[in-house]
Formats: sequence, structure tokens, C-alpha cells
Amino acid sequence: MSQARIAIEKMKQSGMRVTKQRRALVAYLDKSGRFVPVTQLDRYMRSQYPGLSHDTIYRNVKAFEQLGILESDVENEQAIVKLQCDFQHPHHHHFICTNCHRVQEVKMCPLEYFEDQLPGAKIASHNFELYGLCAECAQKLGR
Amino acid sequence: MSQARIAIEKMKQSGMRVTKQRRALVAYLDKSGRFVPVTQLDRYMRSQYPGLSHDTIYRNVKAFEQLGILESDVENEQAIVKLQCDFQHPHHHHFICTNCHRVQEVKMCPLEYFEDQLPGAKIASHNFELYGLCAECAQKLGR
DNA sequence: CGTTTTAATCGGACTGATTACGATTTAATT
DNA sequence: AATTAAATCGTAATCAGTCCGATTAAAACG
Repeated sequence: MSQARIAIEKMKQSGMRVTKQRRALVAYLDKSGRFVPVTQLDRYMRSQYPGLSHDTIYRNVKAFEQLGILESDVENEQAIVKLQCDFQHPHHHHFICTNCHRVQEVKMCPLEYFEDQLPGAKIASHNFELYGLCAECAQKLGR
Repeated sequence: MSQARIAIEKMKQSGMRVTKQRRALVAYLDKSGRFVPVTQLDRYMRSQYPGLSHDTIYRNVKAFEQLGILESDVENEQAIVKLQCDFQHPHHHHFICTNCHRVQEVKMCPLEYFEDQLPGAKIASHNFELYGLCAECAQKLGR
């Protein structure tokens, strides 16, 4: 089942209405498959669907995020988004290729390692990304 | 030697001019000691030094970052900055208390752990922060 | 189906952070 | 003290993101 399908499913389950604007947004994000700057999403969607408003795009990006069907991040001071890649394991981390912007999941190393360094502290959340060249790009670029 | 002193020293060494605006910025960041939203830095400095322009503040934040005397991050979609806390070990990571916003350094767990998960990829950089309550706040708030 | 309800969209104006730039000042050098 | 190039100022512009009242259209229901 495609991620787009799952995303639409989740929208229905939550009582959120499935509008054609939302279908189009999800379809684009699904097709892209990787992180996309929100500004690019906005520009592209508005070029494809004249009359579509900024409001609709930004409002839905937030709604999708809260629903858990979209992940957002920041790269080079730019907000970037992608469809949630693993609905089974919402908590995971990414290796982001700086060449092709494709995303691979990685498992986090044990948090206990850090807890030992911060006696008494209550770690509530964390934030982790790896950047570099994916195997394919590394080979292609000969590095 | 204070961090402000070291920062000024680095400015001189790099050939960057030490203006009173830059001294004031560094002094404020040093006194604060923790991450501060850039917008707050801008508002505060302009209230203390009438005539100071946005341009000067934002330009210098970038210059300081490039010089390696300032670290920037993003929290709640807000750009935040602080003086570099460990000039000896520029590569380190932070635990940021969500209550008092104080920062503690942590050692990174071995990157090899992740390299094993991404055969062929060239990891170039990473990004890691921990959030939660520091020991002091955890006790104070009884959690 | 049609009707109804109300969430979602539209459009356009607005806000707030950040940048651009020509004119002016000033830190550092001699 | 004079020089000069870097830094600052002031103002305007840009750009991402938000707000809001009027309109449209999903979904539910008879």
C-alpha cells in the first residue's frame, strides 16, 4: 500500500475531510518521496492548481504534521517536509543525502549512553539527523 | 579567561575589526550564557543602543558563526544563538533544558554505530540535541 | 439523489524576520 | 594626524508564513 493511500486513510479515520487539495498535496509529497522545502511545495502546487492559496498549503502542512502523516525538519534555515516514511515506527532517525536528498532510516543508539552523562536530568526528547552522501551518490561521484 | 575575551581574541586574530557594536553583542551573549532567540537579541540590543541597525546584528551573527565563536540552532521554528561554549572541543552536542534553557554538553556516541547501518555512505555531518529538564529543574519541579 | 451542515478553501491584505544598499562613520595602520 | 577599507546606519524591500471574512464543497442524512 502506497504511503499516499495510508495518509488518506489516516485522514478519513481522524474525521478530517479529504478534499481534492489535500489529495493533490499528498500525491505530490508521495511522488517526491524525499524532503522538499515548503516554499517549493507552495510554489509548485500553486503553479499546478491556479487559485490554490498559501493558506491552504501551510494550514495543511501543519494539520498533516499533527496527524502524524508528515515529518518536518530544517535544512539550511529552510523548512522541509516529507510524507511520514514509517507509519509502524514513528520514532526513528534519518540519514539525508546531501546530493540526491533521498532519505534512509537509521536506528538510534541507546539513550542510556546520554543519560549516564546527565545524572538527575529528565530527557524528554531528542533531535538527530545524519548528513552526507548515500552509497549510490558516493559511488557515482567517485568519493 | 572568559568566553567573551576568547571571542574578541579570535576576532582580532582573524583580521576582523573589533567594533563597539561587536563588543556589545559578545558581552550580551556571554552574560546570557545560554541559547537566546535572535529576535530577542535584536530587540534587546536595539533598545540598549539606539541607532543600532538590524543589519549590524544579523550580519554579525552570521560572521560570528563563520568565525566559530557562535553556535546557532532552531527551537520551535525560532533561530537561537549562543557563544561557542567549548573552544577546545568545537565538536560536541547539547542537552537543552526546556525549563531554564541552560545548556550542558554531552559526548556523542560513536558514529561507527551509524556507519554500520549505512554501508557505502559517506557521513559528512550530523545534528544532535537532547531536550528535557535539567537535574536542577527536575528537582525544583518535583519530576 | 437533493438538502443541510460545517469544515475547508479562497483571496488578498498583513505581520514579522531577515536582507539589500548607498551614504556615512570609524577601527586600525602608517 | 591622515589614510583607507571595513563596518555601520537608516531606510526600504523581500520573503515566509498567518489572518480573516466571504464563499465553496465534502460528508452525512433523509
